[in-house]
Amino acid sequence: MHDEFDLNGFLPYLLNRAAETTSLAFQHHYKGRYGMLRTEWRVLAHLGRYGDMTAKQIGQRAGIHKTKISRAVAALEHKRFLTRNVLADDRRHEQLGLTKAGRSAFNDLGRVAAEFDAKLMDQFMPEEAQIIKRALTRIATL
Amino acid sequence: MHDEFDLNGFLPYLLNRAAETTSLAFQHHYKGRYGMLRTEWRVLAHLGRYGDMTAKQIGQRAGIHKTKISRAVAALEHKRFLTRNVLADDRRHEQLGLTKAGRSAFNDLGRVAAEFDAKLMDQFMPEEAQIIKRALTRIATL
DNA sequence: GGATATTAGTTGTTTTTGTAACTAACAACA
DNA sequence: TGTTGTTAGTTACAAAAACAACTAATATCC
Repeated sequence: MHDEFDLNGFLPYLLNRAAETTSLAFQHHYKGRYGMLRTEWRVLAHLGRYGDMTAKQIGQRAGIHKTKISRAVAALEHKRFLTRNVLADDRRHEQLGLTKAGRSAFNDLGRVAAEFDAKLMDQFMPEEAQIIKRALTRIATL
Repeated sequence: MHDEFDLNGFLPYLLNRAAETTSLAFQHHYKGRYGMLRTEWRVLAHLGRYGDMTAKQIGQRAGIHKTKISRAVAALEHKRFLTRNVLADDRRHEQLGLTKAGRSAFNDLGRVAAEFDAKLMDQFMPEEAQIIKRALTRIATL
């Protein structure tokens, strides 16, 4: 009947809806418990998992604009979750690292996030789960 | 080595990145050619594909908050892409419908969107493609 | 060495979103 | 019929994001 375009089958739309649903469901953990914004949580998670690095590096890895990173870093610093360390060989770079409190927040939220993820993925078969995450990673890095 | 939480495997993060990548790639069509915002494009696509309906109905279908819909409808009306029609039996409801120009924009963008989607999905096997879209639909309606 | 260009990161301004309070129309029911 | 409650949609204000202009440090090249 209809050969018209159907928004409900449009990948960007489906991705946005799924992203929004899951993000909203998860945000209360970092927002409610630590007063963090999404970018702050991401910066924390990067430093926690991948080790100390500069703002630039986080931005490249996560695909976040430098102004967002800059503000997230300032907020995390203010919360005493990270410290900055200007590098001697090039004083434009600053190495960012988690404090004790930052690491503790990362461990806490990381545990909750892992559970949250497991619960979400539980509704799919293992092979499906693999296909889904691989596909998303592929699409994200187009 | 690491049993720590890995952001790069976290579904909400992957979904957000994939959503952002595809949305950015597609937005120049409705933004560049018609000066629309994402919500406007979605409202247009709903009315074009599913027929005339009220703002409330669009919001429920698309999971968009009523204030966003209200603003998108005002913008589309200002662009002469839709008209409002207050219903006689309950004057709180207004039926929204596309104008000639609105339908033409929908046809145009719908064609481009279908091509865009096909190209994106082309990198996956048909069975994979089905799994992916089904999964996204499921996740979005949790 | 000094002018010019790049780079990392910040700050200011404008858009867009989110949230809450509001208006207008209708419903329910004493 | 009139008081109270609910619903569709709008508006006002606050939070966040996008974009552009900026500062400070370093690199390049004459």
